[in-house]
Amino acid sequence: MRKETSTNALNKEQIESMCGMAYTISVLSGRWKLSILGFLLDGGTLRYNELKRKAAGISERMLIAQLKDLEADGLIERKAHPEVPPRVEYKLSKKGKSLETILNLMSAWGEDNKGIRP
Amino acid sequence: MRKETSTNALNKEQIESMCGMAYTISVLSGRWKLSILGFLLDGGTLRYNELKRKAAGISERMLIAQLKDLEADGLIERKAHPEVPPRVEYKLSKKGKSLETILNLMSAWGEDNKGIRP
DNA sequence: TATGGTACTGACAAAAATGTCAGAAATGAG
DNA sequence: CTCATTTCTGACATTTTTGTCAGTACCATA
Repeated sequence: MRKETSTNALNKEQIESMCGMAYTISVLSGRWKLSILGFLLDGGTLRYNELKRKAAGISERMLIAQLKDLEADGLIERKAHPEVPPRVEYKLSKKGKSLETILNLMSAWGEDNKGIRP
Repeated sequence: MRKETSTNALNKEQIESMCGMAYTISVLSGRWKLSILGFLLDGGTLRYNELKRKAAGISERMLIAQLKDLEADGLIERKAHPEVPPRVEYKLSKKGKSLETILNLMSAWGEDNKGIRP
């Protein structure tokens, strides 16, 4: 008798559990996305220029691209004010804010583990 | 009077909070790493071939590479038995297991949010 | 008319991640 | 001797991600 049924069930569970994971990853992957989310988490509403200053080192092209991605995925909200010179503000959406716990845990885990030699 | 001090303090806090994050990201980034961790989380100890079967779609070169990365980062442990044909077993280290909560939360967040239109 | 600030865009190039495929070492089975 | 099995390795190509850099549109201001 093989334990195939239970094993398969386990596999399926693993794979499906990873599917939610896959979405999370797809939404968060990108060199600057977590930083951007972090800035908005602490900073509230920020203009494009403020984000650019905070994310020192990022190229403008990438900053825009990642902001667009985050907006398309519903994690942040963009509001353009019809003024000259332009003013565009970004802030976390409700969905974006719901990542707070995870981001904090990831940050804490990193702090706890980054120094340790394996 | 500018509120520069408090703003700077905030920025510093944000950046440092992201540094732990940066480590976490560096350790988890890689298309298959989270899947591998998931398999080992549920499967306990697995041989190379079992992982290969579970992670259907991954190329052997990548599987090896990511296993090496995970081992180098101390998240998994590799044990090679001196037999022929070879038998190599992988399992989570303590450090690897300590990611369980985060992985579960990420998975759950994905499940909760993947269907929602932004 | 010229200048300056803000939020972008587009073409091109470099770098990083991943895939493909062929093969290697070791040894027991036939 | 030949073959099969298992766990990898290395050369090379392709895909994906990121960087560089020049330029645009708008209008208030000088």
